[in-house]
Amino acid sequence: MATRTSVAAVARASNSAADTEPHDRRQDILRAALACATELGLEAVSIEGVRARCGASVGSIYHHFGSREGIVAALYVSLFQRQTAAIEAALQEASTPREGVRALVLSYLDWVVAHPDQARFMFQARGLATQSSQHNALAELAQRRNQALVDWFAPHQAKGAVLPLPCELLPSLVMGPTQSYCRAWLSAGAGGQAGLPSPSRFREELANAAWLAVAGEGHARQ
Amino acid sequence: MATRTSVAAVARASNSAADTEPHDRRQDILRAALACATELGLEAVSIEGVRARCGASVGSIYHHFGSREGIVAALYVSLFQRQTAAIEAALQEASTPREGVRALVLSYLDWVVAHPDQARFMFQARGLATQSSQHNALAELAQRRNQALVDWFAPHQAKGAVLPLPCELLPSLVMGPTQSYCRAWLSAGAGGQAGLPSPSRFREELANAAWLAVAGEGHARQ
DNA sequence: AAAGGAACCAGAAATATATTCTAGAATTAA
DNA sequence: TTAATTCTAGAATATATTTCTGGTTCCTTT
Repeated sequence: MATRTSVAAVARASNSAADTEPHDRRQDILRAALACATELGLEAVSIEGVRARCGASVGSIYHHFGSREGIVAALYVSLFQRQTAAIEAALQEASTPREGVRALVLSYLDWVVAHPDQARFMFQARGLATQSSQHNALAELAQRRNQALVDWFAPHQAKGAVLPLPCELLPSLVMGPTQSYCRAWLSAGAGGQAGLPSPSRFREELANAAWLAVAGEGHARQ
Repeated sequence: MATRTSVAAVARASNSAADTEPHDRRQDILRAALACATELGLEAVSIEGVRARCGASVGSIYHHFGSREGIVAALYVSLFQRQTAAIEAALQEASTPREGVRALVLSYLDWVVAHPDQARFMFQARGLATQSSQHNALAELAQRRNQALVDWFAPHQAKGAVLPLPCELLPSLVMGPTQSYCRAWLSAGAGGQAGLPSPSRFREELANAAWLAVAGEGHARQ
């Protein structure tokens, strides 16, 4: 039970480069689910919708994910982890608090722009995923991600280089505006056809605004 | 068609104070839908779930809302409008840009704290609502709300009292952190049992942070 | 007041979707 | 090989949504 990546699955995945048909059903299904959501909306991520797209049988889908909601939740968790990895890698590169803020904002923004379908799915599915059976797993992942952010800034905050804000607030202050704008961008027509300009256009403004909100001193503009 | 409030409905609603059983079905159904979502989650907002709670018949529900999704979308629109009204009323009271930012942040925050079930529903249902038939109506409402905010700040921005930021960014910079924290607060156990402290505890911090992000000058701390 | 029409409501019937179940194939380990 | 486990298939079942038909109420018009 649970989301165990079996030894067998890992073994099978490892030679996927050589084989003609690696056919990892689990991945196939998740890919199909994302495609359904991207092209037809979240409600199109149905058993039949996924089955039709990737050729898996009903039994196979239920074997891997247990329910329709389970597919959505598993995909959400998977994407959340990849996004987190990108952000945390960027944060580790930074040394000054200003660089840290900048790294968080820009790595998130760049991830969204590089993976708009995946980011859109996350915004759309968040409500469903957080109420699924994966609720606890997700809460824990989110908690860990926030804690890592808080821990990184703690020493700088102690030195007065960052405002002495309540630590519960830090993630929202740093990431809130960027997430908000990215969501709005993705809500409009997909790749930016009719709606807002790409977040990439506002990289500097968003990084700077996040810094101003938490900066203890040195209000550099730009 | 559409969301017409018929003459009859208005008439019936007007004497609701006197009558023993006003029974506005439409409102009953929306109330029941919110109760379902609050107590059992969004997926419990089903035809049967709503019917069982408010006694409306299947036919009646479909008459008013056309589909299950239609109930959710209608409730979302209704709540969005009330929230917008609260925010815009507060904004009109303000004169300086700093007061404007403060009014926006605090009126939103206070609305969420005063109506946690409604706010939680909005966060949960946003994905569904924005993909429903009401998609365009909602996009327009959101656009109007943002435009009102931008318009209010435009003169102050021209005077240099607010940073010359791209107007597309302004709503996210001002409201993003507060929305982010409120969402996190509501995601955890309902009224604040196990999770984060109430947003009310951070009124000043959030209002100040929003101001710092857009302030053209006068970096007042607290 | 009577008639006509539109809004509203009820619940059975039809449709669509999700889930369970049984059996069999593929894979692994012994 | 064989036994155990994982994985797959698809029919059967259970649930949910939507449609449809008929009837009631309310308003408007004459």
